[in-house]
Amino acid sequence: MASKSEITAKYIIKTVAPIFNKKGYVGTSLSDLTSATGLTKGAIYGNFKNKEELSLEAFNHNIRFVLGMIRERMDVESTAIGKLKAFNNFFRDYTKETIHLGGCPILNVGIDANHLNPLLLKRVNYVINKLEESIADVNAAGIKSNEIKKGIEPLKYARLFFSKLEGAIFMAVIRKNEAYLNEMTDHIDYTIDIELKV
Amino acid sequence: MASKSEITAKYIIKTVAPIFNKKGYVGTSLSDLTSATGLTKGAIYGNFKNKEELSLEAFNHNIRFVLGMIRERMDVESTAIGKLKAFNNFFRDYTKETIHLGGCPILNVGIDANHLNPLLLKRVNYVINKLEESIADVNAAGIKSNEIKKGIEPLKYARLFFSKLEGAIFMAVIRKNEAYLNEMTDHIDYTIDIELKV
DNA sequence: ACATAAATATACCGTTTGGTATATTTATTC
DNA sequence: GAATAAATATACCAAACGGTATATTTATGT
Repeated sequence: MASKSEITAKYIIKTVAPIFNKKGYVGTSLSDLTSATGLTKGAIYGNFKNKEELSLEAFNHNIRFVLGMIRERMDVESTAIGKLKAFNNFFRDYTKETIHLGGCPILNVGIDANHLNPLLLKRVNYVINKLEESIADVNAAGIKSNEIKKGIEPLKYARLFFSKLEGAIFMAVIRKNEAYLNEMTDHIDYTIDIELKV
Repeated sequence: MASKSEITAKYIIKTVAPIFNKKGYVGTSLSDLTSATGLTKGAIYGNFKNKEELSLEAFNHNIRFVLGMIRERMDVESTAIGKLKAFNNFFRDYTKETIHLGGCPILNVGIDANHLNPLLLKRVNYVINKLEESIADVNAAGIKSNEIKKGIEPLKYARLFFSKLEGAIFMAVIRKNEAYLNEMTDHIDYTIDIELKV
């Protein structure tokens, strides 16, 4: 049975997660948090050590959502090429999928934390690394199963995919134009067929 | 003859530009600005209307530097392909070139201003648009001069180049790893040779 | 229902925030 | 070098900041 505070803690995280993601750590004030949750500082500080801990939990919450979606799309595919394309095409509607969390948490928190919050920055790096490795693993498996060309460097292509997608996300968000994501996803699909596939 | 206040205004902009770029608009306090410049609030508010105006001037200052470097590299090239490759290869050492301004101002200010500062966001969009158009113009000129294939869409490829480069910048900065920029620049060079060049 | 514990609200703390009116200093002009 | 204008420093403002001690309310176990 979930205790009262467990429920409110989750409610607080869920509610403040998009605020931290949109406004950043310093840009989010305690009054933002209390007015959004309808709770008082007493309730917040009863459930979290401080603002920093809460912001970390908020980031984790957003990341869990995104990674969950990605995993969902990839797990239904059995082939390496299928998994890569599922990963890539997930980002086609990324702005729509993440609008309720206020954009891509990796991009937002990465830039926000880079010169201000080493703890959050470290966590962002951990998540990127994990994601990259999982794509590299798919590449490596594809090479082993003779789906992907022998000469392909698994990690290098994972880095390229990820960079391209994050760049397209950034442009789509700032320019408010989904063409960036559509064109990039098309391009990566093409790359998979032409450069990777045996 | 430059007046005293013109000199100090420029000094203030030059000094605070990397601070705004690193810490963001809300993350930068007036005490950051006074302690960095060694001046008082009186001097700052005597030369600028408010914090927002100063942050805009700071962004403009950083952008002028970056655009100046890009133009410098492109102008010495006479062919369209040469200009594209010069643009692309400028970003190979981008982290080193921009470390003194605290990273890419387009990326940093774009994310920072997106949900907090519409004025700055508009300015970022203006700069991106201008840059994209100048690359699209090079592509169009290359098609006309029969350097670049007829089927290429100038603006679409400008968008792709820019997205890819911004993504690689983001990753290189956050992961503190220049491999992202090197690999992406290599990849774009390859794309220019294979997909664009006649 | 009652006692106890857990959770939340209230009221306050010192500090810092962006901004301003005024005093003082520094340039400039005659 | 004196008068004037320009530029900067000082001292202050109300509001907001993150955080906390304590009072009050709400759940929980018996």
